[in-house]
Amino acid sequence: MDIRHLRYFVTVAKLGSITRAAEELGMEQPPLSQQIRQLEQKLGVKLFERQTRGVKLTEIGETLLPRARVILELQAQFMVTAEGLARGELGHIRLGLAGAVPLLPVIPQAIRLFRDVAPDVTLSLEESNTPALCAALHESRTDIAIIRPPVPDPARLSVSHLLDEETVIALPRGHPLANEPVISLDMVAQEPLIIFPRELGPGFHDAILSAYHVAGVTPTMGQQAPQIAGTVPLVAAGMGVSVVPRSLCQIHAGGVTFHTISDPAPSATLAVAIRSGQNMPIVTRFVKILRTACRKWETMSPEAQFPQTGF
Amino acid sequence: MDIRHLRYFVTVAKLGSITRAAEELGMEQPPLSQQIRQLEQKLGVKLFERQTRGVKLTEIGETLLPRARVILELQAQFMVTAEGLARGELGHIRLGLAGAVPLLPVIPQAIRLFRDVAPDVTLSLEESNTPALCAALHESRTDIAIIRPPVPDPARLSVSHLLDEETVIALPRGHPLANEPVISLDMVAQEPLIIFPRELGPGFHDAILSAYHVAGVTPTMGQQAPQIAGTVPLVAAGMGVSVVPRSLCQIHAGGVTFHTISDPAPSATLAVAIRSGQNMPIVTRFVKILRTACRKWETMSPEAQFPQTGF
DNA sequence: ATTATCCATATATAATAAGTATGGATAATG
DNA sequence: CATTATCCATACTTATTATATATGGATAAT
Repeated sequence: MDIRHLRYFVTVAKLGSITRAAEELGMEQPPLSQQIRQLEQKLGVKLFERQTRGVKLTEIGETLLPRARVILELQAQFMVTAEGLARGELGHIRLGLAGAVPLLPVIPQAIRLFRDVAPDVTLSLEESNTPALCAALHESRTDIAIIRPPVPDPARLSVSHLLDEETVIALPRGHPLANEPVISLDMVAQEPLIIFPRELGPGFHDAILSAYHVAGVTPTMGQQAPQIAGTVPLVAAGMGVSVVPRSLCQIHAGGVTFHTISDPAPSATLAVAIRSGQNMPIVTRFVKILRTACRKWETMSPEAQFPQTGF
Repeated sequence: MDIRHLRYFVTVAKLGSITRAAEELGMEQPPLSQQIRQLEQKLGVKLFERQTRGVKLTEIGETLLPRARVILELQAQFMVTAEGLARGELGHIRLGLAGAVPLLPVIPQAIRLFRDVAPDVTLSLEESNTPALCAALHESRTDIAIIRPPVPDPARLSVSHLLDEETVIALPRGHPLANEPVISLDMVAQEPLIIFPRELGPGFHDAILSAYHVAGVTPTMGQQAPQIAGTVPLVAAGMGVSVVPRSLCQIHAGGVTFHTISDPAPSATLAVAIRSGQNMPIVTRFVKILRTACRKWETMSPEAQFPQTGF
C-alpha cells in the first residue's frame, strides 16, 4: 500500500465520485478506478459501494477513512518539516497550549528563553483545550502540550507538573463588592457563575466547583463561556461572576474587576505533557527550560509575576 | 514521496548500512542507494553522511527519523485494522432489542458468545419496540435488531427467523385458577386482559388476539401496559390477567403465577433483522452466532432453557 | 601491499501506473 | 416513452519508474 492510494481513497470519499476525484487529482478516471480496486484487493475489504451515480463509502470505508486522513496529515507535516530543515532551520516544535495559558507571563517568557538558546528551532503554537491537546499528542500532531491536568488517558504520555496558579473572582463594574480587594466564594454564591464547559478542562472545572463545595455553598450556574478566557467578556457584559486564573487579569476588558479569593480558593494547575519514549532532543530541551522557568516563577512576588498590571 | 521511501530510510538508519539494509529489505544495494538519494532530492535535505564504511544519520536525518517511524507505525496499524475489519474482528455493533427480549436467556448467552469470539468488537444495546427498531435500521442508527415479526416495511431489510417462544398466562396471586398448572384461554376470557399497545408489537399483539379468536372467545380488554414486560406488575396489582412470553416468568414480581396455555396457544416469534446489502462482516457474523444459539436453544428442555426458575 | 568492504554509476529489464477507447447501466430530460 | 447524459468498468497501449546486473572507485582491515 502506498500513500498515493490513501490520497485517492480520501479524495474519492470526499467527492463521492471517482470521476470528479480523478479531475481533482489531475488524472483520468479509469486509472483511478483501477487504483481504488487495487487498494480494496490489497486490504481485503470493500471501501466503496458502487452506485449508478457515484460511489458511497461502506461502513468499513467509513471506519478506515479517518485513519487514512491522519496518515496523510502526518505525511504532509513530514514534508513541511523536511522543507524547513532544508532551509536551514534545525528543527521544529509543535506546541499546544490549553485555554488561557498564553496569558500567563511565564509561558511566553519561557518560549522566548528557548528561542534564545535555540534560535534555529521554529515553533508553531496552537491554543486548544486539554482533552483535544492530549489527543493531538497521541496522534503525533503536537509535540508538547501545556495542559490543565488530569489528562484523560495518560498511557504513553509523560506528564510533569509545572505550577499552581492562584485564581481570582471576576466581578462586573458597579458590583456592590467591586471595592472589596478580597472576597470569599460564599459572598458570590447567589450570583450566576460564568464557566466554560466541563469537557474543555475537566480538572480545572472540577477544582472550581469543589472549592464552592468546601466553602459550604452551591454556585448558581450561569451562562456557559466558549472557552476559559471567554468568561471575562461575559462578566463584563454583566451576565454574572466568574472564577478565573489570576493571569486573566491581563485582559483589560474594562468593566471587570478582579479580586483575591479568601480560603477556600481553587487553584489552576498547569502541567506539560509529551509522548513518552522516542522524542527529539529539542523536545526534552524545551521541557527542561519550561520547568526551570516555572519553578523560578513560583517563587517570585506577585508584582514581579505580573509586571504591567496593578496587582 | 512514498511509504516505501520511509521504510527504506528507517531501515538504513537502523542498520547504518545501505548494503545490510538492502539485505533486510530483500533487495539489492544499488536500487536502495538510488531510492535513498531520490528521497533526499525530493525532500531537499541530506539524510545520511556517506562514510567509507557505512552511512551515518545527519542531524536532519535524526530529526526526521522519529516522524518517519510514526508514519510507518500508523500505516501498519491501518493495515491491521483493515485486516481485522475484513475478518470481522473489529468494529462496533449497535444492537436493538424488542420489548422483553433481554429476558430470554438465549439472547444474553449469544451476546456473551459473540464477545468471546470477537472481543475487540464493541457493542451498544438498546431496548425499544419493533416498529421503532425497524425505523432505526432503515436510518442506519442501528445495525442489528431482534424484533417480533412481521416488520412494517421489509423493503431493504433482511429478516430471518430466530425462534418461537411459548407463551404463558399470568394470573394474580389468589386467583381461583392459581393452582391449575395448565389453563386454556376461554377459562380467562372474562377477566380483563392486560396487554401492551398494538403499535409496540403488532405481530405479537395480533397473535394473542387471534388465539383468543380461534379458542372461540373474545377477550375482555383491560388496562394497557406501557411495554410488553410492563404487563407483569399490572397483573401483580390485580388489574387482570395477561398472556406473555414464557421468559417473563424470570421477573419474580411476587404476586404473579404463570401457567401453561392449552391449545390454542399464541406463540411469540422472534426474528433478527439487518439492512440488506453492504454489511460489515462482524454483522453477518453476529447474526450467524445468534441463529446458531437460537436453533440449539429450541431443542433444549424447558429446565435447561430457564436454569434458575421453577419451570 | 593486498584484500575486502561499501557506496556510486551505468545500463538493462521488469513492474506498474497512467492514458485512450469503449461498453453497459441507470438516472435525468424532453 | 424514447433519448440523452452521466458514471463506472474493462481492454489495451504507452510511459514511467523501480529493480537487477555489472562494474568502478575509495577506504579500512589484514
